Amino acid sequence: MHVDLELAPKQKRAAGERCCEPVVYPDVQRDHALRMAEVAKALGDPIRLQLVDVLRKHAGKVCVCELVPLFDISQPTLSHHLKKLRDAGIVASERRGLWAYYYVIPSALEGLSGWLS
Amino acid sequence: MHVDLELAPKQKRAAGERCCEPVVYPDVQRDHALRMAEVAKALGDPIRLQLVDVLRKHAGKVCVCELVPLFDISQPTLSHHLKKLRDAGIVASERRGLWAYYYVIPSALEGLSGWLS
DNA sequence: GTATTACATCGACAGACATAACTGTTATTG
DNA sequence: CAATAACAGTTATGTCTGTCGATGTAATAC
Repeated sequence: MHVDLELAPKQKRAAGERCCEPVVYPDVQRDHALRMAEVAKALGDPIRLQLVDVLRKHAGKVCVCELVPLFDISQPTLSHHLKKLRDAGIVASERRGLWAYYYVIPSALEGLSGWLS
Repeated sequence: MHVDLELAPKQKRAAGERCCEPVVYPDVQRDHALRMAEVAKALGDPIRLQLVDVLRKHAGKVCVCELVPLFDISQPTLSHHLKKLRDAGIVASERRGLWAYYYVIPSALEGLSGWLS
């Protein structure tokens, strides 16, 4: 897993010469990185991050109508952010009559969380 | 810190009526969320996430010339990604002659990491 | 000095993104 | 049934992003 890179090439290289030994990057990491970047990208907006924060704190299902007044954005915009979070597999929703209830999928954050710590 | 939201309004509301009690969102969380979203956004690209991964695994300073062959992108594009990571405060760099050495600022990831776990 | 290497910046472009207004769908109320 | 509320989807728009090629800057090698 550890990629062995030299700390410093000491001299300028000639025209076609390589800087250093070819480094093999583990492919297993690449798929993992794609997934983690997808999650991080979805969290890379203050409103979406706060949405996830609220949903996580409740550990239950929260009605969209209760999320709207928390933020200074229109309802369609909130719906857009929720869709982003759904597409990233971070949250899921459930319909009950007129209302939609959202909740966090706990395992969705495990990968990124583990890598960060 | 815990925001008390009702689980379900049982009936349709009248025209101007509120869905539920006004919910106060803690402002301290808002600043925190802004910063964490900034970090998450910077990690929200597979190449940048892998860059941080490589730099973290080395726990030392890595020459840019050794990063370039790891990815299938041009040198200016890599430079662009490194700048994004610098702007987000995740990495820093140091010049030594012709070469630039990058390293992760460990504390930069602590906030997001702590929130996620 | 001149040539060349390492890296950053600039300019340009296609694609993605955040937002809002409008519209559509579904379900509840009367 | 008709009216209306909750929410999602569509469309439009301006901004941001990722990418590359060309250029700029600084330091090394000759």
